Amino acid sequence: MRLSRYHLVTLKEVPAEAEIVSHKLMIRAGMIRKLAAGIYTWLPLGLRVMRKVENIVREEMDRAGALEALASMVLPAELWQESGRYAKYGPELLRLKDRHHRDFVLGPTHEEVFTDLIRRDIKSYRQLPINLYQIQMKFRDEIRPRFGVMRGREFLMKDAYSFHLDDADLEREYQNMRETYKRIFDRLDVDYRIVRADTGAIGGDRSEEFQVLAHAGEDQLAVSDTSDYAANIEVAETSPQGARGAATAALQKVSTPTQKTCEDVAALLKIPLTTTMKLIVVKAREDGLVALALRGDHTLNNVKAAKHPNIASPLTLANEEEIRDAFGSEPGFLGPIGDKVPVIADFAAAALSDFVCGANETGFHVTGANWGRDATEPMTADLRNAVEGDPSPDGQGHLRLVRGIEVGQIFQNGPLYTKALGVTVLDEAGKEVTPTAGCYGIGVTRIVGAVIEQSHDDAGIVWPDSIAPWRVAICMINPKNDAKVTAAADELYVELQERGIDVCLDDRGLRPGAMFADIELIGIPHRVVVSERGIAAGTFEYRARRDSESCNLSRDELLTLLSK
RNA sequence: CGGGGUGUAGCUCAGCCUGGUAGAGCGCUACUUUCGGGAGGUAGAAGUCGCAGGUUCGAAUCCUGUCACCCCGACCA
Repeated sequence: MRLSRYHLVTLKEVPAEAEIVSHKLMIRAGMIRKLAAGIYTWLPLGLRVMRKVENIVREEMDRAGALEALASMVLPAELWQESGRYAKYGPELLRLKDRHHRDFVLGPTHEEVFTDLIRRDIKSYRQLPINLYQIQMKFRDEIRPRFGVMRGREFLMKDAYSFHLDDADLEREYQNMRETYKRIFDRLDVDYRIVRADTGAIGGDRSEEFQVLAHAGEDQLAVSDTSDYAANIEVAETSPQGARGAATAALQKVSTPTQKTCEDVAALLKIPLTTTMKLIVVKAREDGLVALALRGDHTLNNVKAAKHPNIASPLTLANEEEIRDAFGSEPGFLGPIGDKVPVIADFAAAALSDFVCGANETGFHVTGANWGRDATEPMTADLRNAVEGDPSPDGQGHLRLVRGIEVGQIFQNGPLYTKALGVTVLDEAGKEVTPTAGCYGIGVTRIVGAVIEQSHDDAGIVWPDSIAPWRVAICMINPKNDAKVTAAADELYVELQERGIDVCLDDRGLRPGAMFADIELIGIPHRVVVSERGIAAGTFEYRARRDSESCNLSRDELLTLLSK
């Protein structure tokens, strides 16, 4: 590509709309422009990168034996009603009506569509297994879009759906996809971890996420410092630690007129936060309320709580009125003493003795509280988020918390959707059976942001060769002064193209400073400078994007280096 | 959904408190001198000051409403 004829629109100034590095750089480099909150136009430069990611994903999916298809983005509501997700998916599902007032949705994911396809077309076990995938725009009406393409409302996703006669074959394909994803992320040259994950809105039995490690990541990951244990904090288990101490203190009421949080109470009483307890009141699975007891320094894990058989799913907090009716106190002064509602204690909260908690009376807490004596022995469960230093659930080492950007997730859904949509095939014995299924997603647009988040410097983006808009840039110095410069640059440009090297020629006639700044900002991995000086010496000046110094190479040396 | 903030030229912003019909830098156009790390000069184009009401002789500026965008929160402790 000759850049004089390309739409390269770089910005010197940092856009006001952007917060994180990748978002700022994508706008400054002229890759994307915002059209509305969470909705972007991809400019030619950005699309070039996105297509390269897409093609790596496509090549590896094809190699793994999956078959590419393409579904509509607008989906009839009936399918979603049939699976039950029309009601369950919530406001993230953008609903619309056509001119006949029929209900439609914009597809946020396509389990229903592909399960329906299988229901219609697959009749025999001989047609299984099958793995269909598509690379297509998804729309999720996110509660708060942010970080540019990292949490946009519209985004490009590769989603695959596999169908099998039995669980063993599903497991085989799940492993096949896991290996395929590893190849994809290895080719993308990113630092990632595979972590255990919750199945969330997709549902099913087993799931893992592929997380690119980055400070700007929205997900917290718990990883062992000695083993390969890694899990999204949503599912990282915590276990009982040590035996509870004996009750030594008497129950005593203390005045805490304005201290509603454990932090405030601990500060007022000058005690460690770890000796305090808080109650979070939520709706029970059946009628009524249930109180969740946590140590003051711990936080509730919504995902774990919502899975508890006694707790409503999705997790629903009690409102202030319900709390006043049940406890006779304002929120902020609640405790398990007096057994106002059934209590489920997190393991760590259940292990406390002589603890401090609310007195169930507005303006008061109690000290010296003890389970068994002042409150009924609670049911216990793992309810909290793991914290730095917790023992690793696999028994090896301790947990560290790191941040990640979720770029892929693989699921074993089992018969969840095939059963809901009534899919059956005839097996070898001529008997009707329900196939089991898996699904596998990759966020193509998010990968673009995640790579930049992990690979940039003060001058701009540093692309890996695999997805750079061009691998090589040829820069001409003062071509107007010497026709030989243009001739030599053109000659090299043609030679590289003939060798199949993805190259751009910066023939815009900019002054060197401005030209170099642009080429660095858009992150081209290899730069070759053609100048009068070099022509006189018979060399080309080469510099890798990651290097701080350039070197002079002969034509042969340069071609050898770039042909690797 | 709750809280906070911002809407003025393509971009980044000043002007608003204290009302008197619009500014800077960057970018863009032309000419010119420059020409190896975002050049200098000269001339120029470009804004219904988010939108709608209101107050006023007069509104970017004050008041009301509304829309959009950004940030924080949405875990009662």
